[in-house]
Amino acid sequence: MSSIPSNPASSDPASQGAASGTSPTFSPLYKQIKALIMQRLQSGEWKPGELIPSEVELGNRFKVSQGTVRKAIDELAAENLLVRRQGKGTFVATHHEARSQFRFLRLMPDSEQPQTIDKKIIELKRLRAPAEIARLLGMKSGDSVVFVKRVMSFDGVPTILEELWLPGALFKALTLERLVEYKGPMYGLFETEFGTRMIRASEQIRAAAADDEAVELLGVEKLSPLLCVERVSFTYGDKPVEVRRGLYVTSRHHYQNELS
Amino acid sequence: MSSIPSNPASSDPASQGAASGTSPTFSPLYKQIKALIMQRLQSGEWKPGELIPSEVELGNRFKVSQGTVRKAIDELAAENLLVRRQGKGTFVATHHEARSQFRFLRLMPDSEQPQTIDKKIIELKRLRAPAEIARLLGMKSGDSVVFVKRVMSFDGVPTILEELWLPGALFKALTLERLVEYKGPMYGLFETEFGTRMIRASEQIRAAAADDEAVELLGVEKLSPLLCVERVSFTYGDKPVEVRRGLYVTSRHHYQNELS
DNA sequence: GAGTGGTCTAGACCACACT
DNA sequence: GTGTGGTCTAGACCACTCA
Repeated sequence: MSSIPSNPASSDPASQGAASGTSPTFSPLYKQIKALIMQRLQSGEWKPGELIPSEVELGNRFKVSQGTVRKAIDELAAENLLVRRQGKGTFVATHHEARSQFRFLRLMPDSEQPQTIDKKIIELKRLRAPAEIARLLGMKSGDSVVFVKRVMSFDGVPTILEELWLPGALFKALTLERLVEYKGPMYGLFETEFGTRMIRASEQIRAAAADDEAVELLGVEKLSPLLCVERVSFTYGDKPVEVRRGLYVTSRHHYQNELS
Repeated sequence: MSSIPSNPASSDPASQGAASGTSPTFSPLYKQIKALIMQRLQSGEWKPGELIPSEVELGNRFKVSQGTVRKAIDELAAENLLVRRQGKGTFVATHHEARSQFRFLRLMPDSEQPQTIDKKIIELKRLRAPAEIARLLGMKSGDSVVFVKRVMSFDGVPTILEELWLPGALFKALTLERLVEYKGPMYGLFETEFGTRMIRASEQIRAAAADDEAVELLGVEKLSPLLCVERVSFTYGDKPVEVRRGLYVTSRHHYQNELS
C-alpha cells in the first residue's frame, strides 16, 4: 500500500493488514483500500463516467492482492459509487444515465411507463439561509444559499412543485439561465459543472393539504391532499449539500418503494 | 455438490461450475449453492432463528470450497435471509428481532425515538377475494381470503388504520383470539405459527383525504390529509402472500426512506 | 489475441465467542 | 482450546469486449 507507512519490511506476505501507523483502531486492509479509492473519487482525480485502473493495476499500486482490491471495489459498487462492466473495466458512476435517475425520482405513473417529462424553473435567487435550512445543511444561519423553485409536468400535467436550497459557496456560478438551458437530470449538471456529486439521500414523507401556491402552480383544488417529500442529499463524507421540499400530486402517480 | 449429478468425475478441481444436467443455461457454482441453501430455508429444514451448518461443513456437503459457500451466504445475508455472527455461526433471519421490525415499519416519530406501541384488532373475518386483491395475490377472484382490520396507536394516539388480506389456504388457523393475544410483530406470528415468512415487500404511497371510517377510528378531521400506503409482501420464490392498505396520520410522524 | 472483470480453489492467519 | 466467521494471498481458468 502506498501512503501507509507500515508493514515494516515484513517479508511474510500473510502478515496481513492491521497496517497500523495512521489508523488507531484496527481496520481490514480492503477497507483501507476502499478509503484510498474514495479519496481519488472525492478529489476528482477520477471523474464521473471515467474508467478507473484495472484491479490488477490497483493491486500493484497499493501492494495488495487483486482479491483485496476486488473486495474494496465490490463494496463501492454496492454503494453505487462505481460501476463494473465485464470485459471493459470499472467506471466511476454518473448521474448522466437512465439507470441512476430512478434512484432519486420515485414518483411513478399508475399506468404504464412511457411519459414525457417537462421541467419549468419558476424562480432562482440567492438568500440568507433560514435557521431550519442552515441546520440541515450544516451551515450557520444566515449563510448564503441558492434557492430554486420549479414545477415538473408529466405528459403535460403539472405534478411536482419543488423547492431547493443549495450551499451558496459550492454553487457560485449557478444561474437561472444555465439551469433553464440545461437538458437532463439536475444532479448531472451539479456533478459536471459544480463538481458536487450526490451519492445518498434521506427522505421524510408526509401528507399535506394544498395551499394557495400549490393550487396556482399545480392546478389542484384548495386543500386537496398532496404528498410532501422532504429530502436531504449528501455527497462524499456524508456532507449534506442539498435540501429539497417537494409537493407531489398522487391522483395518477404514486411514490414507489421497495422494502428488501 | 450433492443433488446435481455432474462434474463427471473430473479430477481437475478447476473444471468449475457449469454443472449442467439440471440447469439449461450457465449459472455460476455459488448461485447453485445459493439456490440449494434457499431450498432448505423454503422447505423449513432450517427454521427462522436456527443456526445453519458452518461454511466448512457446507463446503464438504456440497463438495465445493469454503470460498464458494461464503459467496453464496454473502448474497443471502445481503438479502436479509441469513444473519452472520462472527464466532457464533450463521443463523436464519427472523422477524422476532428489533432489527427486523424497522425494515417493514417506516413510520417514525418526528421527535425522539422511544414511544409505546398499542395494537387494536378491529375485525377479522373470512371472505371471498375481491378482484383487485385476488390479482395482487395471484389467486382467482372469489378464492377465500382472511381479512383483518386494525388500528395502531403510538403513545396512545391512534396513528395507523390498516386493512390486510391473506390467502385463506395458508392461514386456516388464524383467529381473532390468536391475533389479539399475540404480543410482538405480526410477521413474527406468521412465521412461527403459519410457516410463512415475508422476505420482501413493495409499497405504493399516495396522499388521501380522510373518509368517515378514518375520522371515527383515527380521530382526525374529515378530509384531513393522510398517507395511503399500499403494500404487497412476498415470501420465498417471489410469491405474494399479503396485501396491506394503511392510512397513516403524519402530523407527528413521517415515513422515512433512505435513497442509497 | 490481449485485457478486463467474474468465478473457483487451497491454504493461511486473525478476531471473536463459547466452554 | 476449539470452532466459527472474517481477511488475505496466489494462482488458475472462464466470459466478455474490442481491436
